[in-house]
Amino acid sequence: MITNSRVAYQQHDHLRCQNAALQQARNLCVREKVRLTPIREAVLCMIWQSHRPLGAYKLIDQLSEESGKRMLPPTVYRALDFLLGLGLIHRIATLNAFIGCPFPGSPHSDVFLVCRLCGSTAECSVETVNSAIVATANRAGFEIESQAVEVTGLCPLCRGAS
Amino acid sequence: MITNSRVAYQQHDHLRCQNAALQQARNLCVREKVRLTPIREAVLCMIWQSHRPLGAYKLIDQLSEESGKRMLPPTVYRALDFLLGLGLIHRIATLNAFIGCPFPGSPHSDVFLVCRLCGSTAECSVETVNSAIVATANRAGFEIESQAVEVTGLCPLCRGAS
DNA sequence: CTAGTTTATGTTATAATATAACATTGCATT
DNA sequence: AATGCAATGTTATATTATAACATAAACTAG
Repeated sequence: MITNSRVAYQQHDHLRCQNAALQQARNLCVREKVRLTPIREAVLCMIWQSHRPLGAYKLIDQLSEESGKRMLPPTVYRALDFLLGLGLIHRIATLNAFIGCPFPGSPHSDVFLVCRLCGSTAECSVETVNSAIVATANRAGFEIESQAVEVTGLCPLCRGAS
Repeated sequence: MITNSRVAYQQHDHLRCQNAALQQARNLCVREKVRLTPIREAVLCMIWQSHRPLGAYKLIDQLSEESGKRMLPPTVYRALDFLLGLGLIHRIATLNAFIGCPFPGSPHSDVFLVCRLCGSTAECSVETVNSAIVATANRAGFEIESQAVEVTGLCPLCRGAS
């Protein structure tokens, strides 16, 4: 299993998460020969401001505030589509929100553990879950193209607090 | 494994699905001492018109047409909330749409196999998937409250056709 | 059976999320 | 500089969902 659950649910030096993500993104864009433009980089950075999924309109508001000029939905959604396409971020369907991928570039399909209280979300690439899903699909004759596994509940911290 | 994938992805007498669902709903409502009002029943029936998840606004339009009077969003969303609460329908987050539950009343958390082409969606209650997710959550110290496992791809029929 | 209570529905308005369509700009190579 | 393509700007609107308050229907106790 690959996961960032230790980091996501503990106190940590988040600047390192942000910087690592940004550096990985730059490398990936070079490798893929695509452009990490200022807008795209700003969107990625803002999404990485925490381990909580961020809604598109919160993103728009924060970017507008930070840059001093009004960002409009299409601009931001285009950047999001770009980042999604490269696997640098994921969309959390149950929240209509976006979160940075801690291990981009490697093909993986994931379990997201979304805390209902604090919002912090860990990503886990788990072989047992994936193989069980693949087996299920196979038995139904179903060909998998993509999947969303989103678990909502309480993270270790919020669980302790309540 | 419990699943309706054989039925959902084959030709079948769908009236039987619809009638069975309706009868189960009536029984459940009696047992739970809640009211399956005309609106709620109409919404459930319409959702069961096929094995394809139905969006709230399609539902509104169809109900309006069928009943001859304009149904408004709150009316329909309230019926949907009621049915969701009883587990008679599920919400497919990746589609913002609703589908009937083929085995309501029994506690289960499911894998949905959503065909990208025809929309037909099967529900599978799979012990291996669930236990793998539970184990993953446990390792992260995460307490599960609910989960959404939505797999998108090609159903057996659409796979054959393409 | 009726007054009071709860549950359900009606109604108006608006919030929140996302995309279509077309214009303009900027960069990359000739 | 001329061209072509990728990215962004701009306007408008589609789609999904909920808040807030008014009315009506159904149940419950006396």
